[in-house]
Amino acid sequence: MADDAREKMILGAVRLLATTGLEGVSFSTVLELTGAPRGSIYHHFPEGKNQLIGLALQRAGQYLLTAMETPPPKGAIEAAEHFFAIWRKVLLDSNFQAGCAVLAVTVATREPDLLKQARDVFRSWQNRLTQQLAKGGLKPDRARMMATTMITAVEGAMVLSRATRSSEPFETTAATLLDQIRSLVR
Amino acid sequence: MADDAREKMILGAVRLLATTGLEGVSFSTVLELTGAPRGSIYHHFPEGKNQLIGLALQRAGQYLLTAMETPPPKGAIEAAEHFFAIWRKVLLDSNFQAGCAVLAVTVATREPDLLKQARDVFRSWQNRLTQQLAKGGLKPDRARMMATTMITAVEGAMVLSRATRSSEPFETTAATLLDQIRSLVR
DNA sequence: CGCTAACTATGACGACCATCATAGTCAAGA
DNA sequence: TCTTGACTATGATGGTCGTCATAGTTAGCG
Repeated sequence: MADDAREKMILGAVRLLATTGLEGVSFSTVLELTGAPRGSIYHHFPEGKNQLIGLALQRAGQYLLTAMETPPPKGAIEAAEHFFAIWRKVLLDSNFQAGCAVLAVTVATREPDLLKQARDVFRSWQNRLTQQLAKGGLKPDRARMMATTMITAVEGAMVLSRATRSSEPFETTAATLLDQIRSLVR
Repeated sequence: MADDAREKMILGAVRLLATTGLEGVSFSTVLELTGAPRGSIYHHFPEGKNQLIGLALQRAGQYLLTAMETPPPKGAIEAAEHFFAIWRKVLLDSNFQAGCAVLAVTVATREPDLLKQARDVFRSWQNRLTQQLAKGGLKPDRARMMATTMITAVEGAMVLSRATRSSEPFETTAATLLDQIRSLVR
């Protein structure tokens, strides 16, 4: 149970980022959500809040990478559908309250450290999805284009679906992109 | 010069939302940015900060609607290119520091009032773009699909381009969607 | 001119924030 | 058993936030 509290706080920060944005993440709210002990904040995170946020970014990034590979998709269409399904689940499980933690940090901070970490997460997603699409049958340059567009579109779709409390923006976006991928595959 | 201070504060709030997110918008920062008089905050905005943010949302929404119609685009491709050009200018003029004020509020607040206003702004953009694309030659249901996807994708693309300080996500997204619109037009 | 309403200056309030210092607890190993 | 290091409790600090009350100023109109 050594790093138990620490771990809970990081996961709590991810959840809070996704639902309430950076503004909603304070040590108080994280502790309230997780029940972690107040006394050990600066034992686990000696560099303070930015360290916690940074770790939350990494955790969110790693989560998606892992989810994208379980199971590893075979074709390009399968990869795209799986990618959409992961984000659809975030939306539905939270009743349209949760979005992307990395996006939340990107639009709300000017700390170069955090921006750099957010950028790296986006890049890692972009690279992994490109690789999946290419392995799934798309030409390398097309794979990269589609990967980039899929990520930008899904990020925006999450925001609009939250704002409208409706699946429609998300599902429309997903369907439109799947159409385009099908036309590239055949 | 009656509502001069009020007007400056609303525009300042839009700028701050787009660059620093909701967290970065306080009366202090707005006053610092605009030079508006501190004493008249609650004269102009008796309902407090949320009123200011709400007005900033409306202003940002109206700004895009107006920009989309100047000049009124003829074809669907022209409409799309113009839409992308407006957002490209935001990105470049701010040196990749600015994004969308409405998105910033959506991901950072849980105030139902503000969420509702954000939703209405997104809807107004969606409706206007649908109308332009339909008038420009797309079938009505295709026009609505493409309008939705263009908005979600551009919103996400703005975020990724900010995070990576690069035009690449934005331009790739725009090019991909233009490709698809071309294939629908011919 | 004098009055009235619109506007502004100043400063205080309670709440919350991140941060940190000090002291306490507790379990594992020598 | 004693000790050491990891973990936690408590409370204080200085800062910023949104809000508001009070008083002062200004401008337009009778």
